[in-house]
Amino acid sequence: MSHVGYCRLMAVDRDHVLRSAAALLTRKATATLDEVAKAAGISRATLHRQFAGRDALVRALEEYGIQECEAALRAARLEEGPASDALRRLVAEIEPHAGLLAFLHTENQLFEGEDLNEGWTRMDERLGALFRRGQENGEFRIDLTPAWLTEASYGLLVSASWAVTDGRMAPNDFTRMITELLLGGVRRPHDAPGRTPA
Amino acid sequence: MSHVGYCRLMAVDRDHVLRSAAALLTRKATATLDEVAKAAGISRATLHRQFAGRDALVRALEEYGIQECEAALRAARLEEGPASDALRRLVAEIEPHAGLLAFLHTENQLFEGEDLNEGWTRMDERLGALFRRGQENGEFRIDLTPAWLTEASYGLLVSASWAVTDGRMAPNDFTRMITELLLGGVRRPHDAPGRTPA
DNA sequence: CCCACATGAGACATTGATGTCTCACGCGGA
DNA sequence: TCCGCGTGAGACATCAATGTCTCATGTGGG
Repeated sequence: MSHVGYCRLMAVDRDHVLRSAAALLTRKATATLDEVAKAAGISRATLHRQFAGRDALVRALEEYGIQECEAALRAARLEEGPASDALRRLVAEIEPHAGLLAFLHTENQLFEGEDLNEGWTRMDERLGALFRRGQENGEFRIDLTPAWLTEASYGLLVSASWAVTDGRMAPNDFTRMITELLLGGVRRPHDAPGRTPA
Repeated sequence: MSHVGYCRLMAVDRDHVLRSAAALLTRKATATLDEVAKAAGISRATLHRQFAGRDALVRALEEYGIQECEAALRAARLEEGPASDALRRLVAEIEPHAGLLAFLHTENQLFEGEDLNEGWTRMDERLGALFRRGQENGEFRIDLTPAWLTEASYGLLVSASWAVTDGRMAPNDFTRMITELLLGGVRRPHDAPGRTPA
């Protein structure tokens, strides 16, 4: 059945195109469709065959990104175990999709009046719930609101993602840098010696 | 002397226009010049009289933002006193210009091959030096690179700026939320009770 | 070998943003 | 009151991006 092969091929290309587009559009939101196509290694014609237009492309980007991120959230099992560990799992799971997340987080407000994708709200709630759990747990301090911690997590994820793509950070450091900063902060612990990980 | 009054008026309007433009363009980089003008409360004609075109506007935005941020850095006196306090001063000083910073930080890579403004590099170095100082000081932990801490600071500044403009965070919380998270992290200190500030 | 089909390259027409005008209005000072 | 001047509104011309074609090519399967 050639149809199956056809669909598989499309899906693979689609992923690649979307990720390339996200990487480019995050930094240059005014990029031409020619540029987007070239960045993905395809022609504008093919790009246009997969996505009706710029708007459709951005929509697909949004949907795809949310889908991937929600899958990552699910895989991280945020409700299980210590909140700190859950946070670590979360960052690790999201890492492969950080580029998508960066695009969505910065250009999200592109559609003004429209309802911002409910999947986004779901993600916010999941993250907020994690931080709240950690606070009620006693693991996390309570003087930082879950909403801010959620927002801050996005910010750090995005910053780290850019730092990696720009070569200012080693890809291996991604998860550690984010989680260590987020969990422990930059201040050196006075009384807990040898905290620095291997 | 009408000329003086003229210049002053222009300068004031210019500030306002630039800040409005930054606030809009950060979230919707594809916004029309009509939209930019409307957001600033002026007509497209007047906008065009002040800035030759979109490109000129973005350039001016860049220059203005860097200028303001560097002034903030200077005012924060990063070399004086404990690095933690310097960091607090820095965030407090930058707060009024967080919108500008958000724009610059997200759309900076707009000019590809071109030399990204050297003022930007200067800011990076200043911030990096602060973190390095804190590390050599013993105040800060050494397992997070100054480059990452710099990038992370930008990310938190931007996230907080957006959270405030979107109404998800009280403006008063801006400095405290950022500095507390950056310095202390989200994890609750085990052995230092009563750390929560008033 | 032949065919189906996705792709790349390109030629248009169209749309929308932009750059450049002109002109009338309102406000301030002389 | 009259004038200078900045402004807003709008009318274009221009140009770049986009949407829509066609056609040649290459490849993979039958």
